[in-house]
Amino acid sequence: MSNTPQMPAEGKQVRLSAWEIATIDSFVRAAALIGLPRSIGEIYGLLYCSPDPLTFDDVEIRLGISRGSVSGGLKTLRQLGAITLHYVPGSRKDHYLPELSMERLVRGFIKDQFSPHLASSAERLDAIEAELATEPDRTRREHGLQRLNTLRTWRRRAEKLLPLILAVLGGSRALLSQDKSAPGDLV
Amino acid sequence: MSNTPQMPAEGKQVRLSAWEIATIDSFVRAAALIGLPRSIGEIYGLLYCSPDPLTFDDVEIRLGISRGSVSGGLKTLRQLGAITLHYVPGSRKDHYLPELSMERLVRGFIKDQFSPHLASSAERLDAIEAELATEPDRTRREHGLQRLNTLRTWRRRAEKLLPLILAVLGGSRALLSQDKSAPGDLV
DNA sequence: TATTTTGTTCAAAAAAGCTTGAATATTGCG
DNA sequence: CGCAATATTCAAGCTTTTTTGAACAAAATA
Repeated sequence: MSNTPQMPAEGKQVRLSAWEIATIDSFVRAAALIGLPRSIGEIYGLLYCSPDPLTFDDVEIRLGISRGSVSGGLKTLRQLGAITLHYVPGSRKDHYLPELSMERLVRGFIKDQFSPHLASSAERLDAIEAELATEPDRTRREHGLQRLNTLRTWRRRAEKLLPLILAVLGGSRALLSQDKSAPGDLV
Repeated sequence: MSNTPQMPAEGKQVRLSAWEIATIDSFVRAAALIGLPRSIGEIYGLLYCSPDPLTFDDVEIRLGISRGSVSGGLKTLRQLGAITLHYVPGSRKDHYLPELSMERLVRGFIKDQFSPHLASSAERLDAIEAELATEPDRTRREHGLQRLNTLRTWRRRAEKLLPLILAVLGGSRALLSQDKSAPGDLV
């Protein structure tokens, strides 16, 4: 593919600038913190820095990572709702934009990585209760029931916490005192 | 070491019961969810099930894991504040009890695994700002500053979120509507 | 339909992280 | 102090996860 007039001269510099490298580094660390692979932090970080949507090839070339990593990374980010497809007239390629709303980012992460576990945990606790019923020693059984009860309380609290977190990050701005955020992509 | 009268017959069954296995399994999953190794979930889970404090050897034998894993695991759990040393008269060994307060568990985890990153991130954002100053292209520089600003907002919010989470799990019980938890080790 | 562009899949390589266990330190006791 | 009991360290091995890149599939175009 040579540089024909067809191609709307998407002047993608190939070299990352210093601030982009530093920013991507921050996202790589953040990704590691929440258990996501380096490549995902890199890809989101790159999109985050870019003033306009980037394509698959842009990502591959500018980050210097493999096609496989780009494909898988974009897929995961899409699934998390951390990036969105952006239609660009005259181009067959998919173009991606980063999600800039912290609330939506966190919501996607929780929904994908936490909620399923929280849901299945209820069943596991019931299974523990069933096992406990077979414990012959009465004292031990009662102790176990006590502990099980505590676990159920913990679970209930965790379940209530998630919506609260989203509420604080999102809609009910009032809950955050001293919120000086500007409008625009800060949301 | 044979079974002398000295040894206060700490009748540790060697075989884990079914409910203990199921409970430990839940803790192993929970550990994985927050990025902690299997052995740590196992150790905390075992202590959580036990009606009385356990020693290093109890853990090693009953879980069937190596000394190294036990040593490292107990160390990490101590550091997280997830277990506490419990003095047992007439025994030289360290005895451990699980922390049963959800608030303290979460607090320990946040303090150890999140707060340090949050703290250092402020410096990294300043570093990004410094790099941005060297960007020659004005439009790009302004775009970068915009993004940096968003990052600072995100950081500020995350910083405010942590205390709120702890408040909800702990002291201000009032914030949790419909809290039907019983008193005792449920706290 | 043949061709080119675009994106995905997946087996193998590489990297990262965990566990093991023998050697080493530390502590209490006589 | 010397000994035994207790706990930690860390290099090597093992497991799991991530990355790579070549082969494959899908879709638009001519």
